Amino acid sequence: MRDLTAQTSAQAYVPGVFDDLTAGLGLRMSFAQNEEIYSQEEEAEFIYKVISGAVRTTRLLADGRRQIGDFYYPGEFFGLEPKEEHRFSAEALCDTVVLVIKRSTIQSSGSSELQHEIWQATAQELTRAQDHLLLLGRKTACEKVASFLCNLARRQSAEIVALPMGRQDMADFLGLTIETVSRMLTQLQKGRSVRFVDHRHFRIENPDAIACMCE
Amino acid sequence: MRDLTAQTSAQAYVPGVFDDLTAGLGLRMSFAQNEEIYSQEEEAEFIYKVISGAVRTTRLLADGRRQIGDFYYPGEFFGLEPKEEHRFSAEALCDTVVLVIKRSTIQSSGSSELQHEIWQATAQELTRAQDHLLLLGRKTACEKVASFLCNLARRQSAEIVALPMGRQDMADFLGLTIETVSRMLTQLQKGRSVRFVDHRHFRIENPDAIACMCE
DNA sequence: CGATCGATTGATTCCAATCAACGTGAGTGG
DNA sequence: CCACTCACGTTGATTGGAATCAATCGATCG
Repeated sequence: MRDLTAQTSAQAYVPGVFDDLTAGLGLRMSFAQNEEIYSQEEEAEFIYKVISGAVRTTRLLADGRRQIGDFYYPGEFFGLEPKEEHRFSAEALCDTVVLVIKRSTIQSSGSSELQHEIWQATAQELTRAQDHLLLLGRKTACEKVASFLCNLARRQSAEIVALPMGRQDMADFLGLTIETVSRMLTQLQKGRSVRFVDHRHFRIENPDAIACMCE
Repeated sequence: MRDLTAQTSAQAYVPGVFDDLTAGLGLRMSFAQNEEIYSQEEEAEFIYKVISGAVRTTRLLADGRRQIGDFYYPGEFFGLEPKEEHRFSAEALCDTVVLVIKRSTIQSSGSSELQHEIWQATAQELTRAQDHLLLLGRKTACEKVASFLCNLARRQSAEIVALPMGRQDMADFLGLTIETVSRMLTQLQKGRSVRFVDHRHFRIENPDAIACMCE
């Protein structure tokens, strides 16, 4: 990870961006697309919050197989793990600004509200991981892709949903190959469940059909 | 879940069983093999700790496909989820005694140590879920089974390792079928990596071979 | 002794991976 | 402006690993 001491200017509190308890704490850091925020097996000294952009956490096997743990969007915490070391690395999906908070700061801040917020975020993370387990272990390729689109749509609650990641990232999140992801996307389109306006934007045409594939 | 008020006698503190902060808190409850401790979608009002026996958390899809989230052994917490409702149900793997603690008790106990212990347990749980994601998403059937045996062995650190669950439970944890689990077990035995003394007990013959399959 | 349940083994099928070709759009430079 | 490259995505043909279907084995129990 980059040297934190190198940046000192970005601590300013931006009013209105967040209503929360992290205001004024930690450092803001910018990362270019695909830049590493922290690495697998690095000591988990900080916790992180997305300010703008998006983040993926990834884990590699020795032979290059890759699993994406989750994607994080503005306002969400990541890097929440018990002391020790990180099991996943984190990378910027696109140009991204992140708030970096030292763990010891949280302890010493004495804010039990903040501690509670972080516990909530950890438990929330666990819930998402559990949904992900079911998806990876027991869903078919088509159900995986449908569930993924459905989740994105739910989080964004917009008519046209943006896909912030490429096909390889989707594949590595879903435990599939890019080819299979691509095939399932065209299959869902032929079934009139979704429609892509371009490679990175879609709308859900038939919410019932999608919902039924997500269970 | 069963009525908590039905049991009042089992609160006694057993010295020496745990060195921890939960002593004297909550109720002890017994569950028979396969009995449900809480159900999917039940409100998450309590947290739980295994005293003796073992527990599995499971989630079902509408058509009966099942995913096991994790197995829990004595001393471990489970049912740690952000308020809302449980995403998985919990069942006793065998005859089991569980300590049940009301969430509100923890808040009001004011013990920040206990709160910290629970946060630790939640984060620990998350770490395990993340390992599980990699296993489900990117490992082969053989690697899955090997990793599973390896983890069990690591947790028990005994020469002869006990499998507290049947093949169906292993399969539903690993995202496989019982037949495939069985085939991989014989394959590992033929490769002299492990040896089964009976269906529920094995020893690791070649730790290097196993470790290399677990990454 | 049959009955039953869990585990193993065998034969076959099928879904997703792999290997390969092609399409498309953005950026580059002549 | 066009030709070229390059990254990314889609589509097609074939393979392969795990699922499915089916039979058998072994242990426990009435």
